[in-house]
Amino acid sequence: MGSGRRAGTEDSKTRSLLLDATEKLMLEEGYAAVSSRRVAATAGVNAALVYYYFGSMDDLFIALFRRGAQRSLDRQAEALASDQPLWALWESTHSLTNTALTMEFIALANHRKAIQSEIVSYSQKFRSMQLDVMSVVLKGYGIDADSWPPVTVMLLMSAISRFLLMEEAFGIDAGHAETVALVEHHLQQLEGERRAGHR
Amino acid sequence: MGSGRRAGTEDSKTRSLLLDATEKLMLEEGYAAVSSRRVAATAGVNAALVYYYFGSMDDLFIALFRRGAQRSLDRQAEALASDQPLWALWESTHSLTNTALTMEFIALANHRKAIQSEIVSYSQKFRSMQLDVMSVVLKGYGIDADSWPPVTVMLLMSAISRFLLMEEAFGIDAGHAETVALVEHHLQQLEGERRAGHR
DNA sequence: GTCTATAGCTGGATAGAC
DNA sequence: GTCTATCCAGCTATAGAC
Repeated sequence: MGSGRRAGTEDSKTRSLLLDATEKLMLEEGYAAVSSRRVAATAGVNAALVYYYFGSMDDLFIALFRRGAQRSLDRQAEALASDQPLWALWESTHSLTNTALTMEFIALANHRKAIQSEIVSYSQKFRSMQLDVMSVVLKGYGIDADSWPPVTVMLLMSAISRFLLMEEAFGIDAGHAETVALVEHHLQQLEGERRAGHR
Repeated sequence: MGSGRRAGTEDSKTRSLLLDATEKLMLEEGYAAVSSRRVAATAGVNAALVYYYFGSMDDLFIALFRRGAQRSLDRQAEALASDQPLWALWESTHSLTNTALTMEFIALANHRKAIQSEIVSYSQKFRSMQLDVMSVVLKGYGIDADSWPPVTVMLLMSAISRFLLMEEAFGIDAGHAETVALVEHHLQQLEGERRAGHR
């Protein structure tokens, strides 16, 4: 039931190769291009191994999602611990590669229930982590929680970031510079000039 | 070459049935569920007719996209002509059905070039129409174009709207009420209390 | 763990009868 | 315009040899 691993060790080399191949195919050609045969060919192994390691294609997708989700949670924890948490959050949300993959998963989830519930439970973890820090941080900056609720600031940053990235994936960038400037102007007022090295 | 129509009249009944069936399948089961056989079965006609009317599955998708795009452009023109254009725009962007279909097309476009370019050219029309009106309207409300560029206001409204709808499609709505309240507070300050009947 | 072989299905697309 | 029949490709998944 959506457990992900059927056989093989969690740190098997072949298993990682299959996940890498799946990620590559999703990014380059969309999730519809992901079939056991193509994943195996990309990874340079036999197609039957997909079923040996993951049991089904759905479980392969779920395993890949979990791997990425864990990495994102780690990256976010690091960002939130920075001394300029808003700047760090803005930069980490604005990471291109990650969003492209997320979008594929969202599309996949529209017709695969198991994946949908996986995404929802991850999102909740992600958000609650963000919200805890955001509340403390905004209070520290003297922001009135009634006019700017922490959850709203969080949603705004995410919405703007994802929207711009989606458009850029299509080669559309009209007005993006102005919008980014507006966001960054506010960040600057709250946290001062951005200092380098937030990863 | 992406022309859409191969045979039959533009207002053929069967043609419309096929488009309706495709839309229904996309909304209910995602684009991956759209095959010539399933579309035909849903429409209650023979599968070969899909190729008679549209030539290929890609062209079927494109024809459906164009039909929806034209409707959206018409609806937007109407909204922008209202006496409360920002309110009307906010409401029309926030239409659920339309966004769900748009998302499917965006996902499809990730690996179908013909559809991608179709979306891009439509978006440009959509945006330029919005921008023309937005510039005039904001100026009329005495908004300084340097601190709030019309293109940015436009992007913000679209981004927030689409993001909230995407989340709602997953059953996530934490913080949505607060965020909507913030947007609507600003709309109210600019255009006064929302009056009914913007469609 | 990795492979071959194969069952069983669904798909896009076309030819040609009516 | 609408249908039947059909070709061929690609897919998931399993059985079983090595």
